[in-house]
Amino acid sequence: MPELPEVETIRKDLNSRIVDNKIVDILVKDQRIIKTSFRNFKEILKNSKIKEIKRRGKLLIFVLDKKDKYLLIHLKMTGQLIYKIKDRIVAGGHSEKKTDFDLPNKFTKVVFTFSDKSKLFFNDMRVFGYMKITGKDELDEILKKGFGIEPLTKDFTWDNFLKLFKNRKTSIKALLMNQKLIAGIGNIYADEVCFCAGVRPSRGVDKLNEKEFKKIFGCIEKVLALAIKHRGTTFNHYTDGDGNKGGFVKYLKVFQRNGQKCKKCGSVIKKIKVAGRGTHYCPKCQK
DNA sequence: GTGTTTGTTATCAA
DNA sequence: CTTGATAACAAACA
Repeated sequence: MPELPEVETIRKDLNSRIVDNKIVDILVKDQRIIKTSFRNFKEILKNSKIKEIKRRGKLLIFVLDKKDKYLLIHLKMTGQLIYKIKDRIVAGGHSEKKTDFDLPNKFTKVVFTFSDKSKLFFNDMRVFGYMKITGKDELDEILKKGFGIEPLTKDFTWDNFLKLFKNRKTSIKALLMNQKLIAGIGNIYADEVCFCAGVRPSRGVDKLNEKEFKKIFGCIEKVLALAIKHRGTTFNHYTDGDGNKGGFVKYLKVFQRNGQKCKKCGSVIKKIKVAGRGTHYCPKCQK
């Protein structure tokens, strides 16, 4: 479940590896991933170079060297972007399962081959992710319509943050996950931010006090920055949890820790449903 | 076969 | 018009 910290980690890794690398071949194994017309997609990418990789929320924006052309990639729930030089994976993966080192695998949907024979694999088990080519106007329209304040930038100010709550009555969790208001927070970090702030995810935003707003504001930056520092959460939805997971998993306070003891107070972490999603919290630490 | 998993959108309701 | 709640999507697994 790549959210802002995972997508940012992938962005930085890929940005340092594939910028100025020329795409010489595009293999599309599953056309459902491509939201641009098929012929157009390959034609534009062929012999293109990637000038820069940007990110807005959970969306990756590959700036192409062709005029007015952008490749947008969204990983949704199970998408992966893995860059491989010869037989060695270098960047972009967020799974440590052995099978993922064997590429392409049965979930590989798109493969880019670069002029130096290195490859970029787009894998997606559930086919929710997409690739799409747009021009500048369409890109601006997409960003304007669907993306709210970008955390960890200068736009994330106290004033802008407070405006989000004006005349709203939804739960804090639903608000945090609303991409049109704040971009990049999903289920994992919504729960973690709420724990950090000592606020139950189900609390209505109209019932929060000044002190709680302040905490939530600070915790969004704190949690996301820490997660980026540890290169995101490699979430294992399989039962085998052996070996070194690395990353942010060991710093998770509540997410997927239902039934376990709170790291702060020792109470048992509970799991409920909020905003239609599995939601984890500590009944003692969060009010 | 059933329920569960989540990012996003569509749809309907208030 | 705005906001919100919920279903739907897709695929795999317990």
